[in-house]
Amino acid sequence: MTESRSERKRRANGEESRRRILDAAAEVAGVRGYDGTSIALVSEKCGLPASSIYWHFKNKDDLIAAVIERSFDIWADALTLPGDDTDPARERVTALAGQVAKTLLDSPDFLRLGLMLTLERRPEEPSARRMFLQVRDVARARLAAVLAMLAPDADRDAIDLVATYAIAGADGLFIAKEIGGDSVDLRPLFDLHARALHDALTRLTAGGQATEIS
Amino acid sequence: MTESRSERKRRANGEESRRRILDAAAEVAGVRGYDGTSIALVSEKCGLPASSIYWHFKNKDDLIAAVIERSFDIWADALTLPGDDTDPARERVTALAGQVAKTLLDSPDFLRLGLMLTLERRPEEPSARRMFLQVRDVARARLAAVLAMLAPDADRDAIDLVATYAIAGADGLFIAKEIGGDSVDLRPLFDLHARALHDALTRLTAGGQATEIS
DNA sequence: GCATTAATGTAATGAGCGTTACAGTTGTAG
DNA sequence: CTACAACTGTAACGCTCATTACATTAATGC
Repeated sequence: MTESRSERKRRANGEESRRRILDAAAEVAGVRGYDGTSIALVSEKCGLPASSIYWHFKNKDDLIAAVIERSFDIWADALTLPGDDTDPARERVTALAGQVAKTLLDSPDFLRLGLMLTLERRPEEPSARRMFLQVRDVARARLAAVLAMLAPDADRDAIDLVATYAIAGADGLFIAKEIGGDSVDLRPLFDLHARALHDALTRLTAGGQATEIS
Repeated sequence: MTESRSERKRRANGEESRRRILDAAAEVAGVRGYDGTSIALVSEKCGLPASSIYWHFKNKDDLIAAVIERSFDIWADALTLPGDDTDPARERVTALAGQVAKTLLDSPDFLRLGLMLTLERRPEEPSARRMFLQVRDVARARLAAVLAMLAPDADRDAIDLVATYAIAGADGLFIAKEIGGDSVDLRPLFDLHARALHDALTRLTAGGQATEIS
């Protein structure tokens, strides 16, 4: 167990094959959803036979869960609060919203797949769905922490409410972009959203006057 | 129509069969999506054989499109502006948001299916998807008209922006509810949304400029 | 050299899919 | 009664699906 594993794996192109399979699966699943993603299609797209896919992954469920897992970092990075503490809160919220918007535009496959997994309900829940919801909850907690930092006096319920609303807005705007395509300009919409979040945060700050957060 | 008694409707009753098929299809498709909806499942759920389904509908695509078409009224009714002109605009927007929230809670299958159809992209677009987007656009136009009435001074672009944001928020909150279930209380969230919409409207009406951000 | 392990290639399995063919049944019209 | 149209029932078609069995190649350890 303690011997160097990196040496062993170099025998063939296993590592790169795995990556190619995941790339192909992410592309297909992000466009066609869970059911619409067939092993044959992924196989064709990555140039490797089905047996290779089943060598690297237990089954289709495992494959798509791995796609979700690998893509989490994209989300995670978009949720770091930009600027520093001397900047006004509203600008920082707006910048954060802009980051999220950019992420959605740059790699829409991940969220599209996640939302499809979220909406579908089948008798046996795919582990990919569970994985997405888990990852999404991490993102939510992180966002709540950011909001709590921006409004230190707000109570936890208020923060949670605004965080939920923030994510809901992002989801909805993503869908609007999916539908409208080029006719939808996300920037003013996310500005609107950032403004709404900031206002809500200010308003919901409990009891004592909100410490000047703007 | 009822020239004869109960004997008339004994066997050859296609109208009710059609309704039963549509009910079953709406239920299945609203939960499992387009691909997940098999004719066999719908057949089992409505108690009629597959041949009956194919007698009433051209094919699966036609069936699901019919499901979408039939459910439009639910949406349409939710988008009539409550109250009268003497009521303050903010209350009316809040009431409207409440209506939409109630609709989403009462019959979530329709929107769930619609959003799944929206997100999925396959080589041949299902006519059900086209139908949903068309219906959704009607709803959007109607909402824009309501907003224009509430803010007569705002220009058309601003109204469209707010309408898009309004629908995006509703979509996102619906998804939040789908994920969170009972732990998500939609009421304060939709109040928050209504407030955001109202603020955006007044801001656009008063200033003439959307925002000065960025 | 040989054995072992990682990975690929080939081919098949059985199940479920959408769809159709077609015979059977029932209400209505002539 | 017969004829016919509106359905329903049974059974199959061809196809794709996820998955597996198994032979094969290539790189490593001994």
